[in-house]
Amino acid sequence: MNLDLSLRSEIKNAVTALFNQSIDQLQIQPTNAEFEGSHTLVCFPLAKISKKGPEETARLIGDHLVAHGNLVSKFNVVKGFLNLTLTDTTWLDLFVSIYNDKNFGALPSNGKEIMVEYSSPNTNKPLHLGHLRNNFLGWSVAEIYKALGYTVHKVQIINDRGIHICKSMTAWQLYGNAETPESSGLKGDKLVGKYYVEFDKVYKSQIRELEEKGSSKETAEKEAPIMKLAVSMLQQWEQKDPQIVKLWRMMNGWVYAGFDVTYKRMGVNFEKLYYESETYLLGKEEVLRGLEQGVFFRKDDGSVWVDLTGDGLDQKVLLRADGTSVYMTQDIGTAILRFRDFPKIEKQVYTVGNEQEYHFKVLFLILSKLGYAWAKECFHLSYGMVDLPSGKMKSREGTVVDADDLMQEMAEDAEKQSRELGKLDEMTEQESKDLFEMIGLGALKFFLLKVDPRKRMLFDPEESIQLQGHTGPFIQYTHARICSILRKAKDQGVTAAVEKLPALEPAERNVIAVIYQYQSKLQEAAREYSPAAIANYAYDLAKEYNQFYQSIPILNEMDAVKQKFRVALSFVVASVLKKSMHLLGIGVPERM
RNA sequence: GGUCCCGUAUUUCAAUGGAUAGAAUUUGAGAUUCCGAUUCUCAAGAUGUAGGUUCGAUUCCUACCGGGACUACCA
Repeated sequence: MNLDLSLRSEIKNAVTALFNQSIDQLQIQPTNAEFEGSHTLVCFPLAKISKKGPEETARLIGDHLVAHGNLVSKFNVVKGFLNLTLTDTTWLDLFVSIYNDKNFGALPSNGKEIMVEYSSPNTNKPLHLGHLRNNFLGWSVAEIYKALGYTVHKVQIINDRGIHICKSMTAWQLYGNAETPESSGLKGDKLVGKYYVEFDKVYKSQIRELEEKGSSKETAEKEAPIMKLAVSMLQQWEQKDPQIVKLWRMMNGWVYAGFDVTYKRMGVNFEKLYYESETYLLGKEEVLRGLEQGVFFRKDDGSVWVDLTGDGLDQKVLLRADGTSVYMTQDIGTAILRFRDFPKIEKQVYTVGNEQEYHFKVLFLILSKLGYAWAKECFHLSYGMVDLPSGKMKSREGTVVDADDLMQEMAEDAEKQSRELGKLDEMTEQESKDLFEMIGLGALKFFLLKVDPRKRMLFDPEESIQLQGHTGPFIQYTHARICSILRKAKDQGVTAAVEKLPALEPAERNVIAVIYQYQSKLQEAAREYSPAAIANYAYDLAKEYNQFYQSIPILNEMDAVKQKFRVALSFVVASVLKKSMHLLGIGVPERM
C-alpha cells in the first residue's frame, strides 16, 4: 500500500471536483506536533486555482476529503495549512501491509549496475580518522544503492606506485636492519609508515645542512642525498629492476596485510582492487590517442597538456616532458579500465575528500572530451575533513588519529562503560567481547555518518564516546530492549498479530507513521549520496518508539488483541531499526 | 587574484521555500507499583551583516564579514 500516492490522488480528485482544475504539484508535509493530524497540505499555492483565500480553500478540500474519500477522518485548518487526521483503518491497513512485507523498504533488482570507489589509500602510511569517514561513507552509500535494487561493485584504487613508496623503501634499506613485521611485532602498514616518517626526518635534516652550507632551498631539496636515492629508486622501479621490484613487492605486501586487518575490523570489503601500477600505462595510451585526435596538445618541451580554459578551468599537464604519467593520467586509465571490466555499470561514484574537487572536475571533463558518454554519469562523492580540536590533522606534525588505535579505544571505552553498568552477567567472554566491539564501532560509525558528508566535522578524541543521546548505542539499546520485550512476550505466550482493533492510541499512530517514512528516507539518502538521512531516521524511529514505550504498557494489559498488536508493532520497529543500521554498517545486539 | 565549499543554542549536529527553527550536549526541576534507568517529561538557550525575490527565506539571488579547500611536470 502506498499511502502517499493514495492521499495525493484523493486530494487531486477533490481539487478537480471543487475547482474544476487539475493539479500536478501538491505540497504535503508532516504535521507539526502541536496540531492534531499527521499530514498537512499547504494550501497557499492552491489559492490561485481556487480563486479563494488559502483558509477557505483548505476548508473546502478538507470537507470534500471527509465526505467523499476513504482516508481522512477529520481535519483542521490553521492559516493556509490543512491538517489531516487519517482514519484508524488507514493506519492499520498501512501497518498490515508493512508487517506482511518481509522485504519492506528494499526494492527488487532493477537490473542496473553502479560502481562505488572508496578508501583508496597510499601504501606508505597507516589508515587514519579521515580514512574511517571515507570508508564508512563509501560502504554505506553502496549498501543504500543495493537496497534500492542496484547491483553495486565496491572497488578501490591502490596508490602503490610513485615516489612516496620509494621513500619508505629507501629509508628501510638504509636504517631498517632487515626489520620485518614478524621481527618487530609491528603491523605491516605501521612498519612501513615508520620508515616513511624516518625518511622525512633524515630528509629535513639534510636539507638544513645543505642550506647552512649556502644552498638555496630549491637546490637543497633536490640535492639532499636521501632524496636522490629515492628518485633513482623510482627510476629503477620504472625500469623493472628485479631487486627493487622485489623489495617493492615485499613492502607493499606488508602494507596490504596490515590494511586487511584494519578493513576487517571496520567491516568494509571490496569486490575488486585496482592498482595504479597496473592502470597507468592504459592512461598513457589514452592520452596519446587523444593527442592524435587533437583533444590534447604538445608543448615544445614534449609534455602533453589539455586546455580547459574554454570550460572555465586551467591548462593541465597529462604527460611529463620525459613521457611519464601523472596522477591524472592514471585516473583516466583506471576509469576506462573499470568500464571495460564492468560494461553494464551506468555510473561511477568516487568517494574522495573535497580537496580533490578540482581534480575530479578536470577528470570528468577530459573523459567526456575523449568521447566517453558515461563521463557525465561519474560522480565525485566529496566529503569534508575531520578536524581535531587542535585543528587540521597533519601527519608531519604527528597529530593524526590512527584508525586502529581509535577503533581499539572505542571498544575499550564501551567495555568500561558497560562493566560499570554491570549487565553482562549471563554472557560468555566471547559474547561480551563481540558486544563491546559492536557498541564501540557503532558509536564511531554513527558519529561519522550522521553528519552531512559535504561538511567538515569536528572529532574530539579526549571526549569519551557517548552512549546516550543522539548516538549509535542509543539505537542499539532500543533494539536490545525491544528484543527483550519480544522474548518476554513469547514466554507469556503472546504472539504478534494484527486483528481488528477498536481504536489506535496517538503514540501507536506516530510509530506507524515513522516506520512508513523508511522508504522515502532511503530514496533521499541515495539521491543525496548521504547516509546521514538514514542515521537521523534511525534515531527518530528509536526515539519515537521510546516515547511510545514510555506512554503505553505493551504487555501489561488485559486486552489480548491490543497486546498482540503491540508486539507486532515492536517487532516491525526492531526490524526496521536493524535494516537502517545495517545500511550504516552498524550491528544491533539482541541483548546488551 | 580566480574557482568551489561552509557560517544555526556553550558545544556537536538537524531542518524537499512553510506554521512558534528541531535533537543531542550542558545546567536546573521532575517521572517510573518496570516489559531492561544507556529511558521518559518540563525549563533555559541560536539562523554572521546588509539588501533583494514572495503570501512566506536558515534555505534562492547580490554585496560584505569570518573559516576552509583547490588553483604542482606530488599522489
